[in-house]
Amino acid sequence: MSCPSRRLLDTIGDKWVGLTIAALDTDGRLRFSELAARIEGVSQKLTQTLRNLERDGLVARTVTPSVPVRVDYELTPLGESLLEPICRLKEWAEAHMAEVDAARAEYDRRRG
Amino acid sequence: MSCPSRRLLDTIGDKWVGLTIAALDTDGRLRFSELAARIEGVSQKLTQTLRNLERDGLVARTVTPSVPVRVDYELTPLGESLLEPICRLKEWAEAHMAEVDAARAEYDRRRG
DNA sequence: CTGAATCCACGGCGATACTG
DNA sequence: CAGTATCGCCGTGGATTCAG
Repeated sequence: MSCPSRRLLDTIGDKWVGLTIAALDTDGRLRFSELAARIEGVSQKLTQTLRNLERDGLVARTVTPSVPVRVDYELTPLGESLLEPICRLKEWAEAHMAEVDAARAEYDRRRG
Repeated sequence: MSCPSRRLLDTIGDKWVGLTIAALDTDGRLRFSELAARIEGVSQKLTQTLRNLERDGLVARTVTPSVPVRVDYELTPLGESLLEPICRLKEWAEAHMAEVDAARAEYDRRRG
């Protein structure tokens, strides 16, 4: 398998990837702790999320060797280019998820 | 949480949803066995995938009470409206996943 | 402050066997 | 032909703990 679409969905389907990218899009460059504060409930999974995004070239990691150490994250150009298709998905969700909910309620009403 | 975007990603992030929708988009109305033949390796999970899509109002199920029984599936207008944002995602994947692969290779080369 | 490593529980996936 | 029911496994998410 491993078609490009499937792999992309595996990436952005990750529970925290969407929120992380959205935070970096809204606020630009952010420190680790700033990201953690903006994404409620992310706990320590944020580290792995950022590693994956960094590995995929979507997020850039900058270490400032001060004391204590400071680490910033920001979207790469490749990461920014992903915003547009994701935004389309978000628009569809906000426009149509109410219909999905209605369909679900109707389906569940008929069955059990 | 349960923001619309997250729920949509949970739906289309499902392993077989993308391929199922793509098959129904390409070929229109299809029988269960035709779908199963077009989606390699789907096994019996196709049933659950179709149930979920039907429940969400994205796919319509039509039963023809013949002998043996015949069941057809097709995209609803709501399901068809989802094609456009998904297509954007697919286009991004085909255009940029090679860059992601390159970034991964570079990352893995530097680390271990 | 940042992040690595580990443990655990849950849910999804795939396979198998059986029904109308 | 078109499902339904069930089961073991594995991966993932979450929390906790330890380290630079």
